[in-house]
Amino acid sequence: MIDIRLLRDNPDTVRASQQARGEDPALVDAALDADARRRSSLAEFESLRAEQKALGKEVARAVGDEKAALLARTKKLAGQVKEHQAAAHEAEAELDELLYRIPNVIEGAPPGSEEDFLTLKSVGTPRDFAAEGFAPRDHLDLGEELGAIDTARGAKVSGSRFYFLTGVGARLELALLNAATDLALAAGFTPMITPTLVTPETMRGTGFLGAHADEIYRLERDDLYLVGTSEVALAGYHGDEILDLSGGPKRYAGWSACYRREAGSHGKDVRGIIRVHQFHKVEMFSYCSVDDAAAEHERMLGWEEAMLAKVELPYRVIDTAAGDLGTSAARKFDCEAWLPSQERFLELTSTSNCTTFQARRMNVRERTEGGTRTVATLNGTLGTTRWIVAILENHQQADGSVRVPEGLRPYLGGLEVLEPVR
RNA sequence: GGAGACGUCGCAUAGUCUGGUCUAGUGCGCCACCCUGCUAAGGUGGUAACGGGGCAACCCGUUCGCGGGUUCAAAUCCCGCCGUCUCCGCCA
Repeated sequence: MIDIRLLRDNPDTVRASQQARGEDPALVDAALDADARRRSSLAEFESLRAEQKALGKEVARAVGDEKAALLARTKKLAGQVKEHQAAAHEAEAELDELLYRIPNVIEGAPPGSEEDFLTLKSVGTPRDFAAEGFAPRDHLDLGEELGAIDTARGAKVSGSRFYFLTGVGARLELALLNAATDLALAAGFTPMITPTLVTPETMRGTGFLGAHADEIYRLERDDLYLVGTSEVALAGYHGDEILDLSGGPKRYAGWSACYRREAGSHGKDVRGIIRVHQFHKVEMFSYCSVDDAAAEHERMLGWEEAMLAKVELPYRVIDTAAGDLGTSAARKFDCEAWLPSQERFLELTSTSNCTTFQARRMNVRERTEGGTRTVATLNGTLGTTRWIVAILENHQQADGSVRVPEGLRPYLGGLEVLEPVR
């Protein structure tokens, strides 16, 4: 939820943000209007209520005829109070409804839609397989030969977009996620294993139930949602709390299964494990002061790049365009690794600065000298199952074996090469 | 799944039976000042959040798990929900 004060004081900023995202700027004026109505009806209710309370005290003291007369007055007043209270309630609900539909105000993101991103930098050089004398194979080919990935049985057991990681594939994922956790630990994050089923309130608070609600699995019988990322649980972790951030940001590294319906992606990335319904992820999450948020965002990007360096992948960093931002994000950087089999970049990490948007919904504040204020939240990817795709493809060798990047070897018992099993 | 107990301003607790003096008391913690020659003790005062109004001092309202209801008036009475704990049952 955006700050109502920003809306009042700088409506143009919010209108411009809506415009850049390709959203409706008229929402801003509707919200301003609802806010004015809310305030005036609230003022009416409150003055009536004050009168009622004052009279109530007199009633308690009065006796006999005097009391009867007072009761007659207050009885009438009670009806009016109730009416105005209902009106104030309604005006507030209207405002809330409008405010919930306004996504976060962008902060530095380039305007436009998905293809309007800016490339901030490119790191590493994709291998020249032609020069090496062989055509790169895709991750599923490689994975099947290594006995690492089994999508056929995944489909048999659970349907399309499910898979088994088997043998060395399972070990590779554990190695990757353990390496990510260790990196987070070294950076001062507290490792967390989080719930993957959350209440509607938690899901709504993180901004995932808006435009992209289709993406989310819901358990009707229990009124719970399956999370698409541990960000959801970690954003709810300090809900309704007032934090002490005087010692710097509170940083958590969540390890969880993630679930996505992939409702709008029919026919896209259908082969292999690029786009699946269930995967694992280590996610960074940070609660920090608003003033520190942009710097924290850069730091998160830095840790992501450190992780990419560990697995020796060529990648580029993009500044996501406003129209491609999530509801909660004010700015988002993605790291995309090169995918030799498709000769394109594939998103491996994504870090968002949600400024105070999520925290306002979840009611997370910090204590400052001047009182309390809403904190900023940020999140970023440190490792996912999808990374296996890029690792297999980029480190494949002519004979179908795959070189293990040095940063992962300690997590695989020193294993240097994954060998085909058939 | 069944039964019971509980949910109060950072923590602990009083208040609920018997609705109004609760503007929610007290202790601990914390902050400021005072006293005191010393890593102590004591004294005084202060110490929730949110919203609205005001240049401001300040004023008003809301919040006693959440949501309804009864009433002139609800922490207190009634209903529903959520959560915690204990016991029982069932399952892993």
